[in-house]
Amino acid sequence: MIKAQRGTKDIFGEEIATWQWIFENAKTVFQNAGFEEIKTPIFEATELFNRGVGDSTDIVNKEMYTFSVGGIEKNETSITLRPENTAGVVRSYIEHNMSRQSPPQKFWYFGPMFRYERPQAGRQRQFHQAGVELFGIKDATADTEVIITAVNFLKSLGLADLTVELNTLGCPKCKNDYKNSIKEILAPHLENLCDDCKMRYEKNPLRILDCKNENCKKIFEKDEIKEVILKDYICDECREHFDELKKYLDELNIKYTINKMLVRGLDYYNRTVFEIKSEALGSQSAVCGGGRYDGLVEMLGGTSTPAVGFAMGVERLYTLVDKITPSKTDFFVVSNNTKEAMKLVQKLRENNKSTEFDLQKRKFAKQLEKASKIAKYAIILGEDEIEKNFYSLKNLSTGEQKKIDSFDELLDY
RNA sequence: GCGGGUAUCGCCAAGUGGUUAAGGCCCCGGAUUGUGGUUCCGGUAUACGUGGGUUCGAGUCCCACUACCCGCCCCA
Repeated sequence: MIKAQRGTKDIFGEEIATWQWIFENAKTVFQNAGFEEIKTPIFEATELFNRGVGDSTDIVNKEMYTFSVGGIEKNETSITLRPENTAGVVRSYIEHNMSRQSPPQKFWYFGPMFRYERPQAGRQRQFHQAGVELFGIKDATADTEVIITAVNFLKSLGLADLTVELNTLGCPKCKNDYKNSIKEILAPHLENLCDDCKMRYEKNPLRILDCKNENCKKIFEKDEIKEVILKDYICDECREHFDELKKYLDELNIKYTINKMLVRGLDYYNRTVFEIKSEALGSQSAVCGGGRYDGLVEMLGGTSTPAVGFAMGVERLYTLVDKITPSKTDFFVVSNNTKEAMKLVQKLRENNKSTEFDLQKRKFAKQLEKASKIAKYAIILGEDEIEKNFYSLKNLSTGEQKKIDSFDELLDY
């Protein structure tokens, strides 16, 4: 038997109503905030992610679905299934010269992403993200717009109590100063750090702060090191930007906590980074991650353009959300006269009523039994009704039945 | 890549070496040939993850593999 691939799953049946509901909420909330939907391809040139996501990241180093088609002799470019969607949207933004439109340019997306990882709770190899990207605005108004959109979306899903964790990484210069100080203070302790941290020390010292190894944590607790870690290397301009963002969020009554240790794993972030977490998720606790990436458009060959965005993990949202029970169909036509039943069903559907009937030509009682399971109303179309030209409408939750004289009257239910 | 756990019909689930592998839900039919959701009766099904081994006999014991779940790393 051929089974779904490891880390992938079929979404159907009971789950589908909730999935559709999440999608509808995303669409409504994002569009109300002026974001336009963008659908970019599910595969892109590998090069895009190597440069866009960053080749020091785990995503690029060990998690990408990369392959080539058409054979090497044809000189096809190497292709990769998108592990995230910011790079793709930025590519599209550049390719279509969108920077020539008046800023801001605002996009939202909802779709599958692919990462080759060991599956566990809240993690799959094919998973879905809903996100937004906002281009062209340097001001903290843009960061605010993006964060408030994330919060509004969560609220629309009934997840109002999650708090936003905020941090600022500063501009490339602040980031570098910070990195160098961390490297400097940790240099004497390098021997005692875990292997992961040794690697991070070389590749991305900021990420050392994420380490959960007890031994490393102890080292970071030392006063002189803690001081360096917690010290601000943020320049005046970056600090102003961050202060402004916090001021706006305060004004809007958005709860947030500052988390100095929040650095995020993708290389392209600068200044604002944020995450929204839920304890209820277990160890994969982040439902939403995002931030500012002012350098990315230029790095991928466009004109220098400030940008900020976020991505939400839809599977993780799904586990948090109250599940939707699928709504019942409006009508079920019960009849032993298949031809007349079909005609009525067709007319109702043309008038935008969800309607079903028994395709198995079963006896009356069975049809009604089926109707009571899936429909709000049964329309009984028997010999009497057909002959005398009326409908018997039965409310299947109350059992009440009444005579309806015209088709138009049915449409009121 | 590294640890831990689990695997019996579509779903839940008994079973701890001895006939034809319980039961519940779902589904189908009947009681009730034009009035459902309750009840009663009956029925369908390629179920012991895969491959080996021990044994007179294996769902049950042993080995290997696979898949899934959980944790680490990392991320949404």
